[in-house]
Amino acid sequence: MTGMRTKRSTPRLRPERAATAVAKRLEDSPHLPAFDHARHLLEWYDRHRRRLPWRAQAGERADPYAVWLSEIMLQQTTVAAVAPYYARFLARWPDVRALAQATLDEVLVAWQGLGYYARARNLHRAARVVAGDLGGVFPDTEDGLRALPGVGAYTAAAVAAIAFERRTAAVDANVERVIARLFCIDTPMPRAKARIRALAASLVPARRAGDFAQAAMDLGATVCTPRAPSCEICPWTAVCAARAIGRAEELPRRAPRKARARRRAVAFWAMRADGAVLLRRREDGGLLGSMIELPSTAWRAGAWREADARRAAPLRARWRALPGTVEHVFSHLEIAFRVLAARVAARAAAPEGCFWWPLARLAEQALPTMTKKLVAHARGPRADGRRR
DNA sequence: AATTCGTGGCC
DNA sequence: TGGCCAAGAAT
Repeated sequence: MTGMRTKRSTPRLRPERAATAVAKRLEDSPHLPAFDHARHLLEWYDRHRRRLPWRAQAGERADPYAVWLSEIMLQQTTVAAVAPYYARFLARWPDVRALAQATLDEVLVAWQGLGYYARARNLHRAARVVAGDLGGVFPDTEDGLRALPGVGAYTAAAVAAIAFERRTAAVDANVERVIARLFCIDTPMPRAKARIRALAASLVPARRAGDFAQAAMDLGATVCTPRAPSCEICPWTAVCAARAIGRAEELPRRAPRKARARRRAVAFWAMRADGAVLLRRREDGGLLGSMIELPSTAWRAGAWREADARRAAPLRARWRALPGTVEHVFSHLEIAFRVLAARVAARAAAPEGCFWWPLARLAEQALPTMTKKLVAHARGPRADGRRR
């Protein structure tokens, strides 16, 4: 019901005036105190907060390492996707010194499938900074945290508030949406960011800044949702300017996204007689940086003719084209792979930049989802019935 | 300021 | 189905 969109037959109120009207209605009532946003939100949070693996129990102190680790993983990533990774990381590397002692490749293997792999590289770098230069102690200020690789404005504020009770606003996409609606901000993102941040900061209470940060995010995640917000159960519904004029669901405004570029490539599946396959590590930076892939042709806009692909093969062999294609979608591009497969002698040497690796031990390599899809396609239908 | 960075779930 | 979105950072 709440998600139904109704056509407006009356001219819409200007957002600024809507916000002003709500504010005035409250401030002009001499018998009512000013609306205490933080109090209403925190009371709601105490009853409805989500139980999350990285969240301390009510009254308990948060571990800065656990908070930092969870915040890095949660960047642009859903709670459901993060949970199992977080559990594995914390079990294997219970503190920042343990993580600092791990190799980068161990961290990349543990991160595989979670995406945005620069986060894993920065996580490892930051762990070494904290464990080394900082004596194993996390900075307890926003500026100190912000200086760590992979820690930007949001994450610094979140860790400072949650782990150290610093009075600061952690403004993520949830909070941006909540604030844009609360004040009916019509300016499209990202231009409205500075104003939203200032408004959010004005609501942070002197006490329980960490709970306030998490409460605001919970509110955005469970009540003030992108589509079909549950305004009737929102602790701020009485003072929400967008709600007052029925515009909550259309805020915040965003510029339309650019279409994804499409690329095509041919991947090579070389199976050695001893059961090893040919792999390649991608270069350090950029897309899937430092992760493992199948040797492939360049990614280009146009289709590959099979003859051209054969000439680009990493080694001489009797390549045969596998049926079908493998599609994979990244943030800003999508790619379709054809696969050429070949069996080669056990003595075959690895070409420059590539290495042979036992198929049975593939799990030890840092394989992004793109590579896993190609491997599954090349191996074909399994007897265990896990693939069609 | 605008791009580049993954992946999976949702409707 | 395909577009949208998710506890953003780095450049």
